[in-house]
Amino acid sequence: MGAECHHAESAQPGLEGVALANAVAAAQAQCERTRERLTPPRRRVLELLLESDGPMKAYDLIAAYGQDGEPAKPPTVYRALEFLERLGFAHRIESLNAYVPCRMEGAGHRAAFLICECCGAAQEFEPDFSAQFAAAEIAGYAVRTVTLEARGLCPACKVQT
Amino acid sequence: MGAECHHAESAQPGLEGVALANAVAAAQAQCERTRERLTPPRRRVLELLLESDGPMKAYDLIAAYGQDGEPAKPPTVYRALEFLERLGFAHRIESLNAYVPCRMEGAGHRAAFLICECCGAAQEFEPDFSAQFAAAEIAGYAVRTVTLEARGLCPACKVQT
DNA sequence: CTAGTTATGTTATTTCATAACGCTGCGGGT
DNA sequence: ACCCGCAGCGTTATGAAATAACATAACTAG
Ligand SMILES: [Zn+2]
Ligand SMILES: [Zn+2]
Ligand SMILES: [Zn+2]
Ligand SMILES: [Zn+2]
Repeated sequence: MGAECHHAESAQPGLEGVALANAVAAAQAQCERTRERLTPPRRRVLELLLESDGPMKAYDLIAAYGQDGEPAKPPTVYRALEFLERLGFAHRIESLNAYVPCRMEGAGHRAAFLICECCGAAQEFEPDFSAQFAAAEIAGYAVRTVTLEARGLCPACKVQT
Repeated sequence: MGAECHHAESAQPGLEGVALANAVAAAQAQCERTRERLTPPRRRVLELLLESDGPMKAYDLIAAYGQDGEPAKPPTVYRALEFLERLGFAHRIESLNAYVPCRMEGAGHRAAFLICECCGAAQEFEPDFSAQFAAAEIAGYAVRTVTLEARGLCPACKVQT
């Protein structure tokens, strides 16, 4: 989305067609297992995130929500995002005020991101927080969640100017 | 600041009197060494951050800016914060949209925070990002900065309800 | 002094997020 | 079948956070 450069933002191509349908169906199945409801607005926002090539802002989702071009009302999208985050289907990237669909297998995981400051790509990776947990323990903190966002240049943007 | 509980937010008592003056003087000295200018608005915002018991929102700073109760204009404070962050005198906490003065000795360091979700305290600690750098290297990213914010309960809030 | 650069003052606007309230529809208990 | 409780949603309105744009002032180097 944030195309500050000319490089292809190809790191995370959006899903379409069968791949998209499969991803949504997997979310649907996971919801049924845990008695959660993937309602139409939630499903729609998840679709939009999965279709996107990169992080989407809340108001991008709001604008793209209606298939007929009608935008959603902000609470519709923010509520859906809250649900998707809670279930682990999406993540918020704090330093971008933006959202991405979860790209990792298995729910309930801890997320971390590599963010390209040139092309805007955001790649999720599996973090190792053992050093941080050790520091927290020394300080006496009981850690519940950890946000980690590394900013720099992706492989594509690193080579050229 | 965010007092969602009754526990004393004593982790980071604000500076006053001589301690405050010393901290500002140290920043002043460091600026002179690097030919940077600690101008009145910058100094004022730094003072406000140092005096505070916890993270301050930008609009808290705006409201508290004038000694006579006159608020600042938003750009005044945002510019000062940008400067203070650049010089390492302050940090932004992304997950709170708030700012803290740097509590670590020596400039140019990497910051990380333990944030209490009950009393709002934010404690800076020295992070070890070696595991994250390894992950970034595998992915081919050149990391420039890392944001790490661990959220949970501080020692004081952990014991009681 | 003069020109270039850095910082500030000011107005307005944009961007991001939530409060509040009533309606709907699904589920469990009787 | 009926009632009720609650999660979810639609809608209006507002609040909170950040920046754009442009004019003026203050340093600094030549
Ligand atoms: Zn994930
Ligand atoms: Zn890139
Ligand atoms: Zn610091
Ligand atoms: Zn606490």
